[in-house]
Amino acid sequence: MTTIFLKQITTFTKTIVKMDFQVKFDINDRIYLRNPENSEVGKLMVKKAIDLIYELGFEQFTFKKLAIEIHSTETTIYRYFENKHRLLLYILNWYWCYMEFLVTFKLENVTDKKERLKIIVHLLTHELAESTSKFDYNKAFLNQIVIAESSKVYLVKDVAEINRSEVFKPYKDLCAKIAEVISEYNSDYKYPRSLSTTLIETSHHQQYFSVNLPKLTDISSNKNSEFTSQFIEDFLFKVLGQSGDEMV
Amino acid sequence: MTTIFLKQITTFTKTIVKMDFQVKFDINDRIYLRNPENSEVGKLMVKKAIDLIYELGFEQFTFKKLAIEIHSTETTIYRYFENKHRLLLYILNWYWCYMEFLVTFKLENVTDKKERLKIIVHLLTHELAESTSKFDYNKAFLNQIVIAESSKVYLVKDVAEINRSEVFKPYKDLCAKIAEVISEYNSDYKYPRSLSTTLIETSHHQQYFSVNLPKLTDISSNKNSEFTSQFIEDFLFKVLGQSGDEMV
DNA sequence: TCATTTAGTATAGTATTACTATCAAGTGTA
DNA sequence: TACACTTGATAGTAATACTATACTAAATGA
Repeated sequence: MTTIFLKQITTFTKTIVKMDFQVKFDINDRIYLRNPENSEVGKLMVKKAIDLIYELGFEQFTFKKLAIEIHSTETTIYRYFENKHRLLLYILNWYWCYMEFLVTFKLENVTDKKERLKIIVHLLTHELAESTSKFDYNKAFLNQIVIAESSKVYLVKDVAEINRSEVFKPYKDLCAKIAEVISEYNSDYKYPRSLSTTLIETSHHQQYFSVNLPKLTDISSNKNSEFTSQFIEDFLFKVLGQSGDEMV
Repeated sequence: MTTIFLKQITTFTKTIVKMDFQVKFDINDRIYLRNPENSEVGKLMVKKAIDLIYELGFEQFTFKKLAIEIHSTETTIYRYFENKHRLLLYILNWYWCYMEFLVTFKLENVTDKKERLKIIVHLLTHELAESTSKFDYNKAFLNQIVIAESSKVYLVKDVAEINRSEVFKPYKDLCAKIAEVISEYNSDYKYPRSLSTTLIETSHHQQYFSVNLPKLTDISSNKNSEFTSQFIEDFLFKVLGQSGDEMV
């Protein structure tokens, strides 16, 4: 069980929503050897892993460096996670679950189908709200990890074997959730899932490119998340039609 | 200088074109320490690297394994490439240059603006034609490497430093070339470069997902390159408008 | 033609990575 | 009190990602 502390002020869609409560969700127990949520070292391990992967990049990140950071040993970390790939997968599972929760939460009571899609685009292209809890993960870092490292969990030779343990389920669920909102908007559209993953993946690499390889984008200013958001929204409504439930 | 041997029969767009000639292009000399094209070991090194990276995946690929494969030593390989990341970059530079050449070549004398875009989508979503030359790279393997490993050359912490040596120029050029054809088709479209990279990247991961994580797509049959091609084409012409030079 | 540079090979060695094994100490609980 | 369970300390291994040195053969060039 993972606890999310939500304490944020959202000024999105002209309403101000203040949240301050807890949510819990499960993470597939085949990702870890021992649940990091059940101990202090475990929780510290994941939190500091996010800081270190952000700082060093996944390739330079090692269990040795993490052990030093949390004043523990490699042995202890290996008791929780088989290897660093699994730890990254754990972090991303947390993110995918959290994102699916946020989508569900933010769409609550929003009936306008276009608005529902806009909310999703906004969530995918803007940073997660920082929580005030000291025990929570650094959302700005988590966001950068999702953008720069997430493809490394599935672009591996043994993806088939890894996939068998259902560790990509939260990504698939998020994809299905967004696909559902797409189909609600335009039930004739033939590729809701592919469009869903395209939205997710494109929001990652357009953000990455606009910062690191701007010539691969059309960014002009330095407001890259606004840029990505506009690009994605523009193509989404051109693909699905400007007004809901009818083909163009 | 790199030599391409083209020997292929294309049945695309109802015409049969038979090609059998050579093309050469330069690869940025800051990628390598010594030009692999200038020696037999060098050429064998790159060719076998493609085979090995395909077979093992980039993470499991090492210079030691490559040395054994080409009956040479690690030392020799290190004289050509600083590290395996640079070797992958060399292979991808070759691919990006080749793809830009293919785009230019296949668009020659095609005036219909929609047809021009369709040709690009076809090139991005279908396997490269295999050449008959024994000395040439294995195109099927190269294709899989581009799909599964290409993002690993830019999703690294030191991307800024790597970018300074202009090693991503062929990717940027390919992006600019496609962006040009997009703008020709619809001069009002605001994001030609972002759409261009989205086409390239999306064609990679939709192909990857349709084979390895099909739930993230809408694939039904097993003809995944046809599927990706249809999805991308549908997407592209909805974004740019069904008929050229007018906004929908 | 002889001297010099260049390319490839052989061998050796280092620091780090990615683990595994063993055992002792502390803590919680039945 | 005894046992399970977790963590830590220490040690060790095979592989990785290199670097250094020195020798040989071939090409170049004055």
